[in-house]
Amino acid sequence: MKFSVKTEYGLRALIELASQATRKPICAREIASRQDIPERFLEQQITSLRKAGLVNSQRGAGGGCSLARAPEAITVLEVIEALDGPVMNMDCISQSGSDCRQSTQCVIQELWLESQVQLRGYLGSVTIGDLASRQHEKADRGLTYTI
Amino acid sequence: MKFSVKTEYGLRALIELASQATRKPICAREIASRQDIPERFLEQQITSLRKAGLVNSQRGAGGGCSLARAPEAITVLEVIEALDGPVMNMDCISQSGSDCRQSTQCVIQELWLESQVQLRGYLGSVTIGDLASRQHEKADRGLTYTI
DNA sequence: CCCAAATCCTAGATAGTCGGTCGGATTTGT
DNA sequence: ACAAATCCGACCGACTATCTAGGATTTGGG
Repeated sequence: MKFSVKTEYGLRALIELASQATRKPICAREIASRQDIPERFLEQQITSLRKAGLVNSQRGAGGGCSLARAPEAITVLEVIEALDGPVMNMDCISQSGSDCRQSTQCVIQELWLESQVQLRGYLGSVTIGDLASRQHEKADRGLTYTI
Repeated sequence: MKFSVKTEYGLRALIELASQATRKPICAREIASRQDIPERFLEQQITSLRKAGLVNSQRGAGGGCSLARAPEAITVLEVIEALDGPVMNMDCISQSGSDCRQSTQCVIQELWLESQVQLRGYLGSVTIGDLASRQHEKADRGLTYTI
């Protein structure tokens, strides 16, 4: 019961993109080196994010990727589901045959379902924009303290 | 991002125990056959539940296991953590060395932490008693319809 | 006192997933 | 033409999840 590093890498990459003032695309190599993420691995996650419509990517020299929407319009939930598949998917057991009504399995399915609703509700309410601004606050405060 | 079958089996076993009118212990074999769960596997989960203090077990002939507390006093969260370890544990990355303040990792840690709080909050609010009574309602309704 | 029934403990076996690497094909600006 | 970048798919080692198995230990009943 934990999130994968794929999603962590993906989120960090998107935060990096959101923090970028310029709207020019940044290449995977640069994000990877700045965030200290294995380059070829991050490449794959970026491809997944593109297929999910969260980033645009430009091939060839001078290419790279950029956010497909405003950071405030990309939720953490979308990122997770793009990289890890459905949050808490339950391949429901009671297909066709078994009578669900008197089975304890069904009650537990409902429990999982409600857990999913709770978690997705929260994750869907946080955006990349939120994360980026939180991180900036942190960085600023860190600066103030240390100077 | 999903729960294991260990926890599903554990929950079903506990619901079975809670549904039992008599307070006499039931053996793992019987629970397993009634719930259609691999017997030797369920045995192991019951042992874990005992170590977590959720069930009592009696060895020897005529032995078995029974709930250690009232069904309303056992939360789903406890069961999950007994069988699967901490829900969404994050072995925090920023131990000692790295400066957390300006790292995006820290923002994400906080995101995971808040997700954990949300999920644990819900799971801690549902008890075995709740699940057992929900299941009975289902069974009763099913009966009414089919008769 | 012995036996059968039950839990307990430990060690696998097997299959799948996760994190990561790699070779190379393709696109594209200079 | 060349270098920089994405894209595609295969592969790999390590780990985990599910389940099986052997046997030690406890315990009530005849």
